[in-house]
Amino acid sequence: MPELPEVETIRRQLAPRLQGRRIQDAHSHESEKFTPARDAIGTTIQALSRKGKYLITSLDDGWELIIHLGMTGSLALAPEVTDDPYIRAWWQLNGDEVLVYRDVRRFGRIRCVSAGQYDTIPTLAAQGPDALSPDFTAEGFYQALRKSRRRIPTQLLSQRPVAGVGNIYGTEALWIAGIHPAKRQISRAAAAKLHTALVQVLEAGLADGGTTLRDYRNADGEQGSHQHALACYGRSGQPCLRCSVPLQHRTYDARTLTFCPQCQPR
DNA sequence: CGCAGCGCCTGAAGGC
DNA sequence: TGCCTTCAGGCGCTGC
Repeated sequence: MPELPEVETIRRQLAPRLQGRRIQDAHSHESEKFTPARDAIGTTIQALSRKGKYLITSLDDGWELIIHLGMTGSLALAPEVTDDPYIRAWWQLNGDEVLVYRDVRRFGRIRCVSAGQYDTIPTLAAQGPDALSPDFTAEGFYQALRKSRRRIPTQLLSQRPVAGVGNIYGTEALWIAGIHPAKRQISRAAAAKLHTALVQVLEAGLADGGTTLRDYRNADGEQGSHQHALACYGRSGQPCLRCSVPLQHRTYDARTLTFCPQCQPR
């Protein structure tokens, strides 16, 4: 499930290979989630950037092709399109290469918008600073968390206090910072700890090329390796790596949260 | 406007 | 072996 490190890994691989390429043709699955892929036909790619988990392809006509990978999405450059039934969109580029978007569960989506006009993409429009940008500060994070009464993990997944965090890296950061997932309000000091932990786990994930639990592959089809470094996510029942007490898991707001009952007191 | 709840999707895994 | 149920979860939408 691509979060910031996975999306950034793909962006870094594709950016230099897409820059200056002309989109000669495009096709998509017959779902309005993906049909906007065709709106980019005839344009030339200027740059590939990222905001949170959204990939933003700047086109030469003042528009942007926005790509979200959802849970199972992937992007890759290939010599030609195959008969893989899970390909949801593809763009024929000059130079005989195809940018292929594959998404088994169709949780991803593609949009074409006038540059910066994100009012039709509410999560993108309302999301906070990217977690790996200088705009993500401890004090700003604390103030953003104070504005809501929802549980901290739910706030993280909303992308509003900070952009790019999903359940895996959020779970890891809460464990590092020693914050119980049921908490709704945390102190300035705890917010600062969580801020540091988030940056730490996201940078570690990025350095490992992302986390591959099942579906995730980078633009070259390779798996990440950060799944071997996870201390909390997916380890319910196993001993905490700090205190040896068995980790527990509970469902909060329809999300499974794993935590250490000793290190993350309520 | 904030937020709770639901729907979207499919493959894997577990129960019987 | 095979059928059925449950689970994974990011995000958009609806309605309170």
